[in-house]
Amino acid sequence: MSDDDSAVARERVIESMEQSAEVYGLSRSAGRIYGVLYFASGTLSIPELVEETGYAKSTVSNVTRTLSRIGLIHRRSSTGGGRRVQFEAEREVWFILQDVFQQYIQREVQTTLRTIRRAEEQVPADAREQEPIQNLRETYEDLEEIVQLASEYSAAELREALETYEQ
Amino acid sequence: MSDDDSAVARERVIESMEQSAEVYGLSRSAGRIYGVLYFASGTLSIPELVEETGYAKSTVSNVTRTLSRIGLIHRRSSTGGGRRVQFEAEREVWFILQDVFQQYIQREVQTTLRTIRRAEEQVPADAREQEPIQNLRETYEDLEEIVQLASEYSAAELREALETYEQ
DNA sequence: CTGTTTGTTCGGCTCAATCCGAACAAACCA
DNA sequence: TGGTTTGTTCGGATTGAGCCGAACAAACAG
Repeated sequence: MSDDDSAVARERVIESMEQSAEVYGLSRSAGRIYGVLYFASGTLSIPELVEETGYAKSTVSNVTRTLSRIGLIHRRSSTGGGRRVQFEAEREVWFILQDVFQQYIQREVQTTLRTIRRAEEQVPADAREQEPIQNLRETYEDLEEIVQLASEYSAAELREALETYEQ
Repeated sequence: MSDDDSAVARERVIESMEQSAEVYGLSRSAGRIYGVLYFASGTLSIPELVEETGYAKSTVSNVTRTLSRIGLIHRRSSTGGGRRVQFEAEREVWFILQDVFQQYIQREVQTTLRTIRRAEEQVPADAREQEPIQNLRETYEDLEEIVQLASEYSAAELREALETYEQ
């Protein structure tokens, strides 16, 4: 087993992360930068990330800011040692997914639910349109609860909950 | 309660659907066309959708094809009555979400998992890189199972499973 | 068979996102 | 202090997605 093989394998996983990034509405560069940080033994600075990824300094600067804001990476402002800003990947993928649930999906579900409820109040009870909206509301109420609970469990707990549920 | 109010309320819900469409990686036009079909009493043809949405015929043609492929709307090829192709919205939102789970998320999780496992085989057991990958694999294995089970339950069942789970 | 209605495909326009390089700002070093 | 390294911000080039109108194809009506 050569270092080459190992490097190729790592590259494949990073490419997979690039793809996943797109699914989450991020750019491919964000996926790569996260991936490089994920496999880095310690923390990396912006010049090091430029070296590793081949992206321009400005790109790395912008992307790291975005990733930090979302919580995919952490800014280790080790102002003690040097001026360099150090970045570290959040390696607990489940934490990231929980954040996505809380920040995006839950928000999306809640705002939609608000709109639906408001619409339901405005539409008279005898209107034809009432029925589909009512149906929509009920599904979203279930969704709200599901997302809420799912974001509180760990991956293993969630799996357990679904596996042990019967009828 | 005037018809205007009712129309406004419906418009708000459709706008909300436009926004949701973006979250699912679809265009706003897809959200609107789905919304119009959702509130339509029966089925609508392409010329009718052009009239209702204001989009060009070509846009409606392309978007309806996409939405049909994904399963958000159904092609009622009522070749019996006339030549017109009729479209109907899939109003069971949970069915749609299950499809998204099955077709996209599950696929995404599985391909990632395959890549991770292949990488794990290539990296020797004593390598430093082994540990983070192993962690990643375990989370994704949980994810695979979660997505699989979640896509089999109804919204109410899923909610019930999470609510009744203890420890 | 001719004209009309419906639906798809094609090329082009517009706009937004991504990324780059250059300019700038700030901190460190000698 | 002057020079170097690091980080951010800005304007611009490139690319892709979304949408349109026109051309084309196909089915129906008279």
